[in-house]
Amino acid sequence: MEKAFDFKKEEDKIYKQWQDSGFFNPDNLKIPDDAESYTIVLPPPNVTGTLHAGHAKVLTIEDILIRYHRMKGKRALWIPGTDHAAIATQTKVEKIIKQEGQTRHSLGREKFLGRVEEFARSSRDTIVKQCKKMGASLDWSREAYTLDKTRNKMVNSVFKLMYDDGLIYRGERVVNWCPRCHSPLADDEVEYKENRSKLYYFKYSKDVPITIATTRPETKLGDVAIAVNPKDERYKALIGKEFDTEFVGVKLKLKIIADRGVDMDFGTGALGLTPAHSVIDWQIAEENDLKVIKVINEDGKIIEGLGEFSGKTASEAGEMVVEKLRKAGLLEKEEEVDNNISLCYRCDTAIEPLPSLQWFVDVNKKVQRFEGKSLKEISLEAVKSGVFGRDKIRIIPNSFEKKYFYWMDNLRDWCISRQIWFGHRIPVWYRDSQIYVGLEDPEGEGWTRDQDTLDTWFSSGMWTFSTLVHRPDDIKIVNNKLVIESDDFQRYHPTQVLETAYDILFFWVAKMILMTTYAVKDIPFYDVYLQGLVTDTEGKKMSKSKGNVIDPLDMIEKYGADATRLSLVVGSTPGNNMKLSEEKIEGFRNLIKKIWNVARYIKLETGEYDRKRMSINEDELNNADLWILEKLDMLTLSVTSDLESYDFSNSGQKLKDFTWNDLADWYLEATKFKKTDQTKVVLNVVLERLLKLWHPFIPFVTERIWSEFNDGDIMIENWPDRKELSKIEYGDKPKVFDLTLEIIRSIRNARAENNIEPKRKVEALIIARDQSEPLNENKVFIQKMRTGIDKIEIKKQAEKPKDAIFIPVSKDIEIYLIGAIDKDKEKDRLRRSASDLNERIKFLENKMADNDFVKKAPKKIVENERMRLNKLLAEKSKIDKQIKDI
RNA sequence: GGGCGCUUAGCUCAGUUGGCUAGAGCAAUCCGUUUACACCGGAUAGGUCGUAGGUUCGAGUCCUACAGCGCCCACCA
Repeated sequence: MEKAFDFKKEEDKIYKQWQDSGFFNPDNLKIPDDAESYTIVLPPPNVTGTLHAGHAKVLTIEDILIRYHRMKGKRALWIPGTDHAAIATQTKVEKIIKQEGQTRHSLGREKFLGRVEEFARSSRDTIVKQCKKMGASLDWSREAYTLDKTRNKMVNSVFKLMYDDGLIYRGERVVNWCPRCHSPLADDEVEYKENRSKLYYFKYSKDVPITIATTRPETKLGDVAIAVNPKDERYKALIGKEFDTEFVGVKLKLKIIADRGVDMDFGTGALGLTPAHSVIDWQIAEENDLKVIKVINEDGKIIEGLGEFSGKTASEAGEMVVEKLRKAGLLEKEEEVDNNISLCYRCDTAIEPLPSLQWFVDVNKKVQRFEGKSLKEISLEAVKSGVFGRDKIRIIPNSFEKKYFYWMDNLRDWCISRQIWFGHRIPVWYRDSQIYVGLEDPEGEGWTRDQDTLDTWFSSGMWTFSTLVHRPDDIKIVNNKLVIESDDFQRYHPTQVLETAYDILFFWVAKMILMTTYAVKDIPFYDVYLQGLVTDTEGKKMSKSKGNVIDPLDMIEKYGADATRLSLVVGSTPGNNMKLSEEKIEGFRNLIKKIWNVARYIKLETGEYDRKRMSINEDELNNADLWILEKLDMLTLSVTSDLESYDFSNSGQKLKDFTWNDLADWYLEATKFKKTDQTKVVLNVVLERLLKLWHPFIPFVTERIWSEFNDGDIMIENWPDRKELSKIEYGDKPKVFDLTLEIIRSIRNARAENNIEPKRKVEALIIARDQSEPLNENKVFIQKMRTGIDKIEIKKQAEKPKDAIFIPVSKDIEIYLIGAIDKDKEKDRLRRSASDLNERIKFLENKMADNDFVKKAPKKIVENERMRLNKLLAEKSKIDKQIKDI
């Protein structure tokens, strides 16, 4: 075995070996037909670029789950894929072609889409490479893409179903329009930025008695009303009145209306109502049956027919309006106010609210196939109480359930159309006033297809079931029902767990629940595991512009994939952000090195070891052997139960503690001093099991070490089983080794406290009433473990030696160090420990004297405290005696 | 404005249903070792658990208020 694990060379080799074996595909594993299946779909990364630390964490957690369940004998399937991420990808490619002096319009739809696909393909290749670097055991034979033919058929089919059910409708609404992207944005795609802007106070004209305030004077050209609060005494008398007037040369008809939403304290308490260019105004206008006057067009410019304003940009027009008002003496005041401006999350262009014809999913309409419940209600119920006979979907951590409910409750109709080219084109055709929705082109002449595409979440919302279909022909609509003819779908759906970062709970997770319950009448997954974001050491989101990005590929290059994986998983709890630093990864690199060295030591010690011919002989185990085996059994149980409850951090931590502290620092040291025939066997048994337990976390190094000792791949070995644990009867024996460790610690401690020179050899007499026999086994070990003991005697009973340092270990065990005595120091030390004891005794005595405690606390606890007190008192009297003796 | 969460050792975090006068890793200090591993071993020190009340025999854990930090949602005419 080489001196070190050369991860740079080995990792790629090992991944290739796994892939060649075909074991990532459960069809190739020899599993009984009735085996439980365990499915995870990888949240498809956007094909906009490369993977970051957050992706790496997703990959690690899911790989741990998949490898664990595969080893447990389940039919474990993990499906890879990528997301076309419509707007994001299109914007990215537009930026690229801009450098060539092109726009999408100059290229044309077909050519442009070719460029986007080309870009998407190369991004996809990078992403696949990165996944492999991480060691992800994804079944590449089932790789999917949100925009491939099969997924497209699924999208169109579900669209048609929803349309026929009346759940998809076309309507006009004020949307967040990005004049640059030429597309509306969903509410959650809008970003707000703090800003100071001017608030203008003015009157429309001399005829209108109300002063209003606005930050957008140009939109006032489209005002249809003035809204005031019904409680506002200033305007009460005017409510209901109408004014025909001329505002900076444009004719307006203004009605004074009352609306409770109007803030009396802002501005003048009167709101100029512009239905076409404000979401809120649109709603008020609808309630009051008011006209909509459009002023600004899709380019962010003033529309035709408004005289001198036409063709000007909104801000130019704004200035002109203000200037005119000032000249007419209608402008009363200008004021600086803080407000937020809405920006496009992709290009940072200011949003222009515009009325626009869009496609929507109606989330409130009652659906017949759901016994009259709406999409919203079903989605809520799926998490609240369970639907279609399934248990409720579990969200981990469950604090996010509240957020889910809150969000779902407030969900408005979902605008699914996007005015971009890249994406699933809406399967709708128009001819005159006819509309055709279908999977195939309509018959007859003169139909034109809708130019728009669908929101990317419309397709990714179907990801759990759409990925389990492999040919477009397997998707059919029969009797207004979706029929999926796929064995995979029957076998692997619903998926077991959806694991993703919490920031897309609403974008994606909620849409998956909505779309899946509707389309296949089942839940998409049983559990949702939400991980936190990976941030820099200051808790800030990693971003390229801040330069604080830790690139997982760099880390893999530097510290290996295994160390990188551990650093992403240990010390992190679900739903909480995790600060990642290079030092942390370095720490785990050291651990990997430790594991390698443990294996190397075992290999060197045991040499050619025939695992088939040698097995544990319980009678010949010494108490160090039993100790480590018991610890290993406990570890097996707790790692297993931690993994079952998604506690990756704890299980990794426990594995680390066992490997480093118990195995390397104690047991391996012990084997150096007292080898028996069984030592080899125990060493190998421990290593074998430990490697299996480690494997889901650090697949590469465990696979490599495994190959030093065994044939075959560790990745398809069986997970250590409970049955395996019951073979050895431990009884009380393992505690003896704990005692040994305690003795060694006490002696080291005493040497330090008494300032005994390190090189000075002393003799030790250990009086152990009950345990002297078994302890004798560990005599050499105690002597050699840096205790500086020259000669050691372990006796059941003996005269207490004079001039010796006394070390009380427990009730039945006393240690005397002979030949290093310093009476004063020893006395001093004893006094100190006596006073220490005194304090603890006082504390407990007080507690026991407290009537309330004795009466009211549970008996078990009172009993415990009493026993503790007795123990301490016994110890105390022993020490007192010792002090006297000196 | 509405909602949610966080505050424990210098740093990063654990801490189950309240119960053995608070745990780990890193950093610090001291000691040791070069025989699987210096990317090593051993030990030490360091916390009135954000503040103030309350409930309780008992509070890091439950309740209330306050302070600081963060996130989400709505919205700024």
